[in-house]
Amino acid sequence: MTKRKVLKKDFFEQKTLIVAEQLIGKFLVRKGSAYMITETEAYDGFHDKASHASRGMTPRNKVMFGSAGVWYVYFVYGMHHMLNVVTGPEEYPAAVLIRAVEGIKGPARLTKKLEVDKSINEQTLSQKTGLWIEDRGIAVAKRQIQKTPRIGVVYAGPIWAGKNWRFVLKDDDCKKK
DNA sequence: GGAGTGATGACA
DNA sequence: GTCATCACTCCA
Repeated sequence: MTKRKVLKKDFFEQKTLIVAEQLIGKFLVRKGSAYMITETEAYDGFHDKASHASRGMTPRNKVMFGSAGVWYVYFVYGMHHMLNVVTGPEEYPAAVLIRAVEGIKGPARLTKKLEVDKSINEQTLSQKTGLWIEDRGIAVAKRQIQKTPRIGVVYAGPIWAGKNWRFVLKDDDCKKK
């Protein structure tokens, strides 16, 4: 039987890029349903122009400056929620955006399906919250993880847009050729 | 390719 | 108070 281990704060306190990569193949659990995470993006540090934190701390992104293992949910484009997990030490703005899970493509569809909204924002990942991440003992080989530039970050400039900070599980893509 | 949508942050 | 921006999805 596979061991099910709920990821705790210490996991998220690792470097953002590590966390983002490690999250691939883990399970996002919501109300008894589990979905394997297949796509993440890292947002790391003050200087990352693609990160909300690059403009300094604001009421919205202050969660990213907080301690790790906390959900950061925010609203964009007037209709979409985004689901992030705060990583790194306190006072350091970093988060991993969960862009997709098995069977659900697209970050906004994900949150819609899982009924994630701002009530989750600033909540700790735990069973109590009703939304957490589990390690179910699935090992994902490094070569199965594809690194690509992040999405929608052109405005951040070539330096930041060029970072391969997006992690995608290969084979997840059942897209037609 | 373009519209829609509303919270957010910058500026006054 | 106003205005521009936005880490997306849908429809054409």
